[in-house]
Amino acid sequence: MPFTYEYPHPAVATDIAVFTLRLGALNVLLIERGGEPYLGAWALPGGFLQPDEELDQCARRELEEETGVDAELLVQFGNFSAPDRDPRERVISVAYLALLPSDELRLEASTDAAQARWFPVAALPRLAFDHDKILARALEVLAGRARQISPLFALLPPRFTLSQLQGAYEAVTGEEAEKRNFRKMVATLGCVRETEDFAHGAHRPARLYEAA
Amino acid sequence: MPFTYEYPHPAVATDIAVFTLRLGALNVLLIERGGEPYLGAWALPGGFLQPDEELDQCARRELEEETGVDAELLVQFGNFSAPDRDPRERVISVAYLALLPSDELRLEASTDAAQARWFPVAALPRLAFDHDKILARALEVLAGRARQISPLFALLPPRFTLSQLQGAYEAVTGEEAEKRNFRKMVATLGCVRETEDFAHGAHRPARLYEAA
DNA sequence: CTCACTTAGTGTTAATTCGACACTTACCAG
DNA sequence: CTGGTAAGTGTCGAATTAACACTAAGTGAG
Repeated sequence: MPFTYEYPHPAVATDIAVFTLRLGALNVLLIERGGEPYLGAWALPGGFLQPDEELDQCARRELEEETGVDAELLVQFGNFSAPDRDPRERVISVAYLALLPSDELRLEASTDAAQARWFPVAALPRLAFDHDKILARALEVLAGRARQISPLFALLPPRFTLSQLQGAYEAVTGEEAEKRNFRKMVATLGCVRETEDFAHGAHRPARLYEAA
Repeated sequence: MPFTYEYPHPAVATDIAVFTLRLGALNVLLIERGGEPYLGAWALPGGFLQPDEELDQCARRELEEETGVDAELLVQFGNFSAPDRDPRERVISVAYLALLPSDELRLEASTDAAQARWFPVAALPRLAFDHDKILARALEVLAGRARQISPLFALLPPRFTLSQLQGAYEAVTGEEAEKRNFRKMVATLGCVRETEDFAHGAHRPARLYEAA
């Protein structure tokens, strides 16, 4: 292999699958493309790597630019490198997973996206590029990580009830959990600390917890 | 974000941490660099992505070119993107994990490497670039995957004894396993099939197994 | 030839974990 | 004050895990 690299460099970009909970269901943030190719199609937010920034920074920056929020959990989970995945030029995409609390839903209009919208993962539109593959993989990774509970905190407000936590768990993994066993598991993991406060709703107030 | 990408593209390369077992210990394949930078230092094999090839192909090709072998397990496990990790120009490195059976040790001299050698992971030399970080991460990932047993087959010949399998497990995870419980686990997983043949050594012959 | 050595191979038991189950508590609303 | 609804808790059987010791079979030395 020659020492100098005589081949053209591909572009490198990050794509971010941003999830949140809305009405108890897992939603993903998509933007409507404002330019060719795939004009008008929905796509994951993301963008190109800039000089002197790391991939993690790029993902965080793009997410901030396109949605106005700073994600708590931002995890690299794979590369997508099919030579023809972008018709313009070769683009290597580094895929990230991000989670937002359900109440941080300020969607800022971004300059090159016609609009940004949440979609329930159970009812997705057709996606641009290979973003359907990226999203499918993101869901797998997310479900796997959710089993450690703590990643779910990023989907909830700073203080939350155990029922909320369980709801997040079920929405992400797609599996129902048994209430008492779920609480036992959380207690064993020791990842939450109980507070002195309660959430007052329509019925018996529920104790609020916070990340331990 | 503008639609056209006006920033310079980084180079994209794969680096491969190739592991094997030698004398029961986990070894990693390193090459001695034959050019600047890091002339004479040891480094992970790897090389640049070519046009029209996917990252997975690139890793497999580079490994074949530099070691003459085709790896059974080749897993992407992360990206390394520090802007100054290569002094020549910006290089995004996609890191791979590969496993070789211990008897496939034909190390071919590669054109740009002065030599290639196995090193026990317990006694590594100083490494070029950020390859120490890449290798540390590879070891973590490998230990995690080894718990499912089947990835270990790539470290063993096509037919192996259960003691060999246990030895591979212990070398990779760094934990000792209890013989009977280990065999019970393997049986429960159902990932091996027993053959009619035996390995004859200095003592009682051991039944040979193969991947199920 | 046989005996000592070494690795292969097997079963049982106690401890722990996991999963399923039903009832009481507390607040709100009418 | 009462009915409804979600919060919260304890027990028991099943399944899994971890710890334990001995027998089997071949080699090599004497």
